[in-house]
Amino acid sequence: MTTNLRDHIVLRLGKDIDNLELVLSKFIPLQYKRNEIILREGETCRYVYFICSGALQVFVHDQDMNETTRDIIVEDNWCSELMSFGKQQPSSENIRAIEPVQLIAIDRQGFQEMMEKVPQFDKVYRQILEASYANSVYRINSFVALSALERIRWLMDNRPGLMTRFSSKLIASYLGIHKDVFSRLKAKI
Amino acid sequence: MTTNLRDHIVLRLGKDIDNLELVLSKFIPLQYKRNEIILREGETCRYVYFICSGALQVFVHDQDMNETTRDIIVEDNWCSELMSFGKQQPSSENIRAIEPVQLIAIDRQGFQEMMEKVPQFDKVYRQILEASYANSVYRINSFVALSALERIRWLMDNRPGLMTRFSSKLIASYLGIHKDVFSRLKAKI
DNA sequence: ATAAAATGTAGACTTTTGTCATCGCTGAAA
DNA sequence: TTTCAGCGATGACAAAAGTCTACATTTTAT
Repeated sequence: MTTNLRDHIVLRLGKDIDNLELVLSKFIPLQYKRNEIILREGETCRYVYFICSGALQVFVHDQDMNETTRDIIVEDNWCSELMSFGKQQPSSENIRAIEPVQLIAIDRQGFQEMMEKVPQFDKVYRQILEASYANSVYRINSFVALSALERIRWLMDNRPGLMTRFSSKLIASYLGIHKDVFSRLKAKI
Repeated sequence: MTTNLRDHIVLRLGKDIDNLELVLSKFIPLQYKRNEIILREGETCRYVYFICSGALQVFVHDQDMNETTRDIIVEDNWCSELMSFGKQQPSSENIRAIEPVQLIAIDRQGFQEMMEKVPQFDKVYRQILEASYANSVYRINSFVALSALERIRWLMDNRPGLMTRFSSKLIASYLGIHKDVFSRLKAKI
């Protein structure tokens, strides 16, 4: 179960990591069925997850309970609500399994132990944070000024796998456009 | 000149920081006139800036050279292009003084020295990163699904100071709407 | 001080997007 | 198997946003 994570870490930090097995032992395996909610807004996020297989949706609700999807995250990537996890405060976001998913998770205690004992782990966290930030910046710069059609093109250029793998409804909520509009414009490409 | 930064750090980390004066000594003062470009896309970002007074705009150009403003940052806050600064790679963003601005800046060498010698400095960097990330996430979740009018209301609720302090053109480019539309809708509120 | 440039507002018009109703298809549950 | 709920596609229409022009005002440079 930890094979993916081991590969992931070795790829980023090299093979010579002293406490790699110790780190891995702090992760617990979890699995969820399609459509299960893993984190609900208002709850405190207890884990940082690494996705071994499957995919997660991170989303918020607006006042009419419509979903806006901030991110769709697939296998071999990290997922959490870092603000809630870091400060142990209520989450403003929800996380849902959009496919059957196998996760390995580290809780706050294990996380902090690792931060203190394993200097390399500190780097992993920083890389997660930096990558998450870079993603967000990229998305803001791309989306804020783009039309619906341009957003669809952006998705095809940047994350082509999503278009075929997930439902139109989900993709539309990720692009911030309505599913009818998405359906219409898709035909024009 | 370093007074603002000293206050800023003490506020966040408490008074008992051993090497505070050492850290502050690594910062160099800089100033720019209104409309001067501080970082141009394609260049490598050499500094992390702390704004003592004035304000900066972080923006990108689309294919027609229209500006989209990712962030407007005012005094007593940090500003940089962290991806470019961290990896010393070309920046995709521009930074401009939108008011006469007094900055203090730390370069990569000073930054790394501090990261190694002063454990507390490491925390400062993490806080910058976490705050930047939190901002971005908030902005994505807010903006992607909002109409022009709702974006204006969002700005009035979240950053009311900006509306009166800066030009409509700039605000519109921050909201991702056209200045004509902004002007029209503003009248309706 | 004066001229030139940039900005803010407004109206008219076009294009894009949102909304609603309908219909056929598919997959899940009884 | 049959029924039903959800999804995706489409057409008609309404609402919102973009575009262009004009003009008055403000700011900047000389």
